[in-house]
Amino acid sequence: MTAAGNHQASRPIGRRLERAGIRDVAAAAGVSITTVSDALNGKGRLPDATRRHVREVAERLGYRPSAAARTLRTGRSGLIGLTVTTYGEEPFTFTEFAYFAEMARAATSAALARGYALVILPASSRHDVWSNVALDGTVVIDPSDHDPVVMELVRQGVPVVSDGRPAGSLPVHAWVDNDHEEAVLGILDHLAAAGARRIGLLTGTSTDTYTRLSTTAYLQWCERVGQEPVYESYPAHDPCASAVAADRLLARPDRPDAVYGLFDPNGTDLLAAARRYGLRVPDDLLLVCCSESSVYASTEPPITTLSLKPGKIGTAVVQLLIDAIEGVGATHPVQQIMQTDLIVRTSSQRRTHRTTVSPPRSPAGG
Amino acid sequence: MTAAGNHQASRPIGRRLERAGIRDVAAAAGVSITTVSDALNGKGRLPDATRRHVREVAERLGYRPSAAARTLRTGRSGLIGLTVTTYGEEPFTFTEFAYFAEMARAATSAALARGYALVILPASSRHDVWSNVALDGTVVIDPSDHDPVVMELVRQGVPVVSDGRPAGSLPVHAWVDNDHEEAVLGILDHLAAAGARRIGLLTGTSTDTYTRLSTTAYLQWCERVGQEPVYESYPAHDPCASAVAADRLLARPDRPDAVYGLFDPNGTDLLAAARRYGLRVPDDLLLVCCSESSVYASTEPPITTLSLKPGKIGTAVVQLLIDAIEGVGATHPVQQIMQTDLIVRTSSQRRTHRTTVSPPRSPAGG
DNA sequence: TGATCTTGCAGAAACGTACCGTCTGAATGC
DNA sequence: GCATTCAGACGGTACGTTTCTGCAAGATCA
Repeated sequence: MTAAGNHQASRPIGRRLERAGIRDVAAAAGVSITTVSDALNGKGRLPDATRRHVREVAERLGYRPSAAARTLRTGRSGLIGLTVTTYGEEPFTFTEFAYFAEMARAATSAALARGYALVILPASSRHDVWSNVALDGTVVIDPSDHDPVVMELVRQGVPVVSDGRPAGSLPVHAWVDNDHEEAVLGILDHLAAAGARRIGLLTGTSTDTYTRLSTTAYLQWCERVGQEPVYESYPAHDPCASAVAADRLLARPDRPDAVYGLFDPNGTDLLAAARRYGLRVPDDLLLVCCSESSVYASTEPPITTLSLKPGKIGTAVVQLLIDAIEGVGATHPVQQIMQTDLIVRTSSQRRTHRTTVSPPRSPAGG
Repeated sequence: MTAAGNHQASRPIGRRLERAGIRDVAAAAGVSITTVSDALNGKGRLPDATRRHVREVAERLGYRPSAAARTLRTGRSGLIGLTVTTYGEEPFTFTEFAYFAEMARAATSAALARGYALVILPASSRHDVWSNVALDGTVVIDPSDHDPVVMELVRQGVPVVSDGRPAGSLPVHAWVDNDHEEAVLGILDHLAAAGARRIGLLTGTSTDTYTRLSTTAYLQWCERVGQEPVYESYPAHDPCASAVAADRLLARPDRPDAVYGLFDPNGTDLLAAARRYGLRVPDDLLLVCCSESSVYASTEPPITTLSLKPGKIGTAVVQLLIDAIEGVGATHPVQQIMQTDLIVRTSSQRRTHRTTVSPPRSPAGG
């Protein structure tokens, strides 16, 4: 009670000792608030002299516009959310680490280049955090069917773009994804061309779109070429389970002579398992895994990897989102398919020299 | 004057078709704005019945408080920045990838648990982005001496906590770091105990604190034990340079019989280089590198790594920052040293069995 | 019964900005 | 000399909250 009274009484001076407001700048420059606002934001009709003068005074006073006030007034915060799926309280899994890191890096860059900043918000966050931050739009990674967070955002009119084809009929404004089926078929063909007779798959037990599409493509391929499917599933979010599953796959009586692993750690784990069973790579076992990690360039032998190009996806997703925010883009959903990249290394190189490759005709001469 | 009149006259209906505001809730619930605010925020003196009623009406109208307005009023945004150093336009380097990803993950988690969200803001961002987001505080990773961003933040009264001992006398509120010197000395002793005669170092050319302290510690150790230093430096932010430097180190006439690599990719690159020179690990060459990557558990052979525990650091940094924001902590700078973790694997295990280790006396019995 | 406390709620003042609409004086056109 | 135009600047309001303060009406007490 007295506190407030004292407060007011003891402040006959300026309204703030702390920071200079736009009012202070206006007073110091001898112009109106409007003029200051216009001068600093490059709007209105002002002679350069005035503009310069105001800017100089603002600089001298160390004036920084209040982001909160601006956001309130304009309805734009300059923030976009990056929503990651969570497993057991922890944001993004170990498996998705390299993918996510690269994707986030690219997204951050792209957002920044257009004047936006990125906020990381796990999908399972406490609701109060979500509603406590003013988002101009959100990127959602791999949204699950009827994702409540996405539904709520859309209801509020916040643009949403997803990385990964949205399951069901989630009302996102746009999405970007790889053509996972084509990628898997390409790899299987590549392995078959390298001499594989029985190709195995290391896959996950979860039902996200990536896992589902990839597995289905594998099964289809098997059916087409008349091979019995050989695969092991494991909970991809468990960092230890990969090694166990890799071991199990190579321990089977119908052991495959080539394996494609859907997740990042599968490469090293398969390699370790192969070693335990005395299998040489690529002589006894061809290996490919989906990974963004560069370590596979230096393993013994180097392992062929499929890159999903998370950097390109992150950039594309942010561009689409900002277009939607700024009303540039189309009015109905946009989908964009990104190329994957198969980096062929020793682990999947043709080992049977049955087909005579003429040695003189090396790569490209030059 | 007429404008205002027209304005008011031509809007006899609601003020907004879009979102329900606190006013709408108040009207619908038949109470005042104050009561709504108090009811939803658990403040004031209200009977439970009123509170429930208001909450129910708010829910029914799909009311979401405006984060911007709340921020403007309270001066709290619930946002904390995570500033990363940049190299050539790109946020954080390849080298720091695993470290940063883990640190960011932990920081995100910790922030969230206390009701804050994290904004990623590269240090070299355009200034307008920085001033466009209202931050309650900022975490700075490895701030350079007299970092302009940090100086500006401090000037504005925004709490700053740094990961990594701040260079010079940067006025941060707190910092967290490993004891890099001790870590390096520990590793060198470990290698020496494993029979190393000449230990080499793979280090960086940049002048950040980590590199500097580690290198100095190495040189000191060499002087103490009377070994001639054997090291190669390379620009750590260049993803390709590591391999070249590793090769150079092992190509030297005074080739070391043990190497410690300060950066993440050094392990695989040293391994590859060793292979090229026909050196067996650990028989001919002992290897340790600083890395957060789990791939070193599955290389051939598995490589001993030093973990800086980025997760713990991320958590600690955020805790300190939020304490500072909420005025919980001490008034003067706090520093906190985090333990590092040496994960001993085959690559640095004693290879000469000159010292007879009694096999029965295994680790700790049980 | 009158004085004092407590409860339950409402009014209204900020918070700091952006922008719409308006005003002024000078230059221009006839 | 008067009407017209326009550059240059400004007043005022709204954005949607939180919170300080005030005020009735009932409860408690001497």
